[in-house]
Amino acid sequence: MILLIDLDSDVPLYQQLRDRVVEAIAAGQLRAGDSLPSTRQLASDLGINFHTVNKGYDALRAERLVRLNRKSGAVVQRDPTSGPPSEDFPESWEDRARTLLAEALAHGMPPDEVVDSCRRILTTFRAENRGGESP
Amino acid sequence: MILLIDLDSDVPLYQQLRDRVVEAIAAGQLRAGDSLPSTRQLASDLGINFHTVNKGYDALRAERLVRLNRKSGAVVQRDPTSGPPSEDFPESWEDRARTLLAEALAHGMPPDEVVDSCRRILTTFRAENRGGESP
Amino acid sequence: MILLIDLDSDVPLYQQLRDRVVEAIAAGQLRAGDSLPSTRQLASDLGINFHTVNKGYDALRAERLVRLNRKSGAVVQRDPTSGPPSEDFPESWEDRARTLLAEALAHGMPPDEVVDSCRRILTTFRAENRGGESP
Amino acid sequence: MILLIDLDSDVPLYQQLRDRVVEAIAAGQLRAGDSLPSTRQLASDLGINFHTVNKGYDALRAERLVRLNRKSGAVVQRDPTSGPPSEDFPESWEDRARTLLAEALAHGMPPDEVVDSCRRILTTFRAENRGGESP
DNA sequence: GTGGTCTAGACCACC
DNA sequence: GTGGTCTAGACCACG
Repeated sequence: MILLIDLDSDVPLYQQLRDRVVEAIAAGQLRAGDSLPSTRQLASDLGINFHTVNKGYDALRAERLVRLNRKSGAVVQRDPTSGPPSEDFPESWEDRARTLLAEALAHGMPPDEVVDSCRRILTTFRAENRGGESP
Repeated sequence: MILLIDLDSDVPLYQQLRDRVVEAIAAGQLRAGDSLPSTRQLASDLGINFHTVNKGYDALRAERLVRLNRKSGAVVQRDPTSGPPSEDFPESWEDRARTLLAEALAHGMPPDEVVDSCRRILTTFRAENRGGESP
Repeated sequence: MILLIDLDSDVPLYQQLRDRVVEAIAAGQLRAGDSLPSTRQLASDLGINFHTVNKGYDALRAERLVRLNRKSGAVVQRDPTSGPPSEDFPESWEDRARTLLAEALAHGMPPDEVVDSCRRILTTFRAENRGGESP
Repeated sequence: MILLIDLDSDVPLYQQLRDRVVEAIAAGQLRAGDSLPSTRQLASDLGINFHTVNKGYDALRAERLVRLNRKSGAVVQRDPTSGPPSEDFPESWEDRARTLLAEALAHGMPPDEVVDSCRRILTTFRAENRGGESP
């Protein structure tokens, strides 16, 4: 698992961290039961403050995607094979999707192309699948 | 046009304002040529500061979705019928879409359902279409 | 002489008016001695307030490009054939040119292309030349 | 990097600030990767409000010339060596150039001299180049 | 420490 | 009347 973050991005570092983990889970590179690097380890690797890593992990915990233990560190709790979206799937997801899709429409992208674009992006996750390396 | 914003949300007010306008454009509730409320009027209606409305309108101008005019206030500039996405369509759109779609997959939503969900949301915009109230 | 102004532009109307007259003089469509339309006439034609036309004419007068008489209205005072730039040529011209050229360089346009672009634009004025119709 | 602004000019302060940065980038005094002063620092130095500096920086961000970062402040993003003008180079540039060049012609400056003047101004940027002071 | 957001009130430019 | 600019001060988010 290699997590790439952009120190110069305007997206907060902890948010980028969270996003990359979510994408890795979606792509099957991280599976339920896999451990994430320790906060200090990852912070050192990325050259960022470990509090920042902590905050990213905490965001994932709040989403129920990972579980945090003092002993075993951060462990992935859900992946695409864990069954249906579950009751605590972020209720805001549709709202955010709605805004994002609206943006494409408003800028003139035809609905069909928007769907195609989504489908294509989803395919990239399937393609990356099984690049997995359990720690 | 009624724009609803949530004063308690963690999404910045000006951003919510921008999002609501984008959605209204996508839904055909706002068409190219339509006027938006004046900054001070809208600020008063929403109970927020006019600078905040200003910033939201300014974001829309930066996206080329509206045009600001000392005379006629804010006027919608683009809508779904205004042609292709234009060359400077936010390059980050696919990145943001990728992260959002990954989130659905990670929570266990099957890819087909994700596509269906997007399609359904897009339909709501088409359905709302022609609410036809030009100012 | 047809002056086109864009009511929806973010450029002030009086400024557009001034700009169009300057360009018409540069193109030879307006020559020294030619009369500009009366403020009320032009305001009526363009569908704008005559105070706005007045302000545009006044800007041209401040630049010594036109002369204003109560009797004869606005009369063009200078054109490309009126001799050297004259002592009261806007001293700010080079400053504004400097900023505009810097903008092109900063965005990555090669200096040679900038010069070419300027030369090409200047050619368009020569080409339009002699479309003139003295009132 | 010293940025000079004129408190008495009719050009908005934030615009002057933006212009000076653009010129510094064009002259090679600011290169991609260089940091600009923090908003509050610069505001204090110039004796103006930090919101005004903020707005100037924001304009530069909208042009993709700088990147704003909570961590490292404002960082120059593009410079003359960053490649071609990019697809979203201000479309209005030629329009503004046209008006500015027309002004010179109207005042009697011969076309050849106008080109020479532009070339000379462009040279000054090249000459200033390599003043080499990275923060 | 940095930038971001929001509020508040003043004055100006344009029309 | 409209939006634009500038100032001022508060608080928050990020690192």
